[in-house]
Amino acid sequence: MEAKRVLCVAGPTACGKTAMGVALAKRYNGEVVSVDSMQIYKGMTIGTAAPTAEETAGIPHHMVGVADPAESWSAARFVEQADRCVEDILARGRLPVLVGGTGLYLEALIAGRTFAPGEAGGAIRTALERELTEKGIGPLLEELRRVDPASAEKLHPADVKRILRALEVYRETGRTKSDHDRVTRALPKKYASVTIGLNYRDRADLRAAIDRRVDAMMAAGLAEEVRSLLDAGVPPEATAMQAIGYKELAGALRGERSLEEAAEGVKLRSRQYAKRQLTWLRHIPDIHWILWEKERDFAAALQKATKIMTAMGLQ
RNA sequence: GCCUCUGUAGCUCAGUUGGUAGAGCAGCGGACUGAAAAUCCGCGUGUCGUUGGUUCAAUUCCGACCGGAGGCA
Repeated sequence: MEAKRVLCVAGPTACGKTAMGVALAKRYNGEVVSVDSMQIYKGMTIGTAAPTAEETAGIPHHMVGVADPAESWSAARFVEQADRCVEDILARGRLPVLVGGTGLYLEALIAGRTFAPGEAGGAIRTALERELTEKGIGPLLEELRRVDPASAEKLHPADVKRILRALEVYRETGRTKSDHDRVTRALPKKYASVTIGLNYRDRADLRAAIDRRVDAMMAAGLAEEVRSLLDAGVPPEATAMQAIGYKELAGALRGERSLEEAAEGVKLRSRQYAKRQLTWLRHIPDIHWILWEKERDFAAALQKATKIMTAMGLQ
């Protein structure tokens, strides 16, 4: 049986993934599945640079604006729903084009990974969080050393979030997280993927592109977008409000800083984010990079992408 | 013009009673399996303003000069 094929367009923020995804979907009879942890939330179009009607140019887009921002999603929930989209696109004989910058989501989706049980707000995680405030990380780390020494060994003692998660998996299932990870890692990938990575050759040009984009977001009314989310009752501590651009603007709306300072903060956090995205993408095997010079030459990039597709047996 | 303070990493600043220096932020690198635009870890990148003098040795002490801030005129 022939492997199910998907095309991925990855890269750090502000590198033109949306436009490239649409162009390739047009050319290869595809539909776009956004792989972005924040574009899933409704009403966050400006700050997440979610594709506009004009940008999608008639190409169906999935997993954009599908979640209530007051409700916190997770990687597992994303993969579950996104995978249904991918299967559906394939069933209709079209090519899924996975476009996005959230490395974990992309990897998990392609791998067909299942996450171990447990969730934010769940009884066990809540209990663990209470134990953390009451007793500190020491006893919890001790417990992890006892029940799952492999995880304890691997995690840095300061990595509280992952220590709690490893304990959660054990308490929830009676199996260790390291065991779960070992098994899922050994599973064959669910989809055969071709990945195109977009980036600037020079880091300074990436930074300039990020700065321009943030200025454009501010001009487009990012502050009003954030205000209306807060007015609609989205709690400031919701996952959606942790998105870059939203937490900074929320602070400005509370009067903690000026809009100009907030915009500077958004630029700073965005380039730090872009750096982390690159760290993630560098470890993907067989990613085909297309690098922009200072000025983007979209036609040339599309031509390169087409060549890559042909070489990979897609036409 | 005179006086005082000041000049150390990309930025803000410590410090060396004389043995060529270190924090925070920025930056760079890494990790990442139900918060991932989150979270965590590692790395100091330097003509110590310039130039003379004293000294075995000066970023440190002394002089001059240059730049900055303030004060007196």
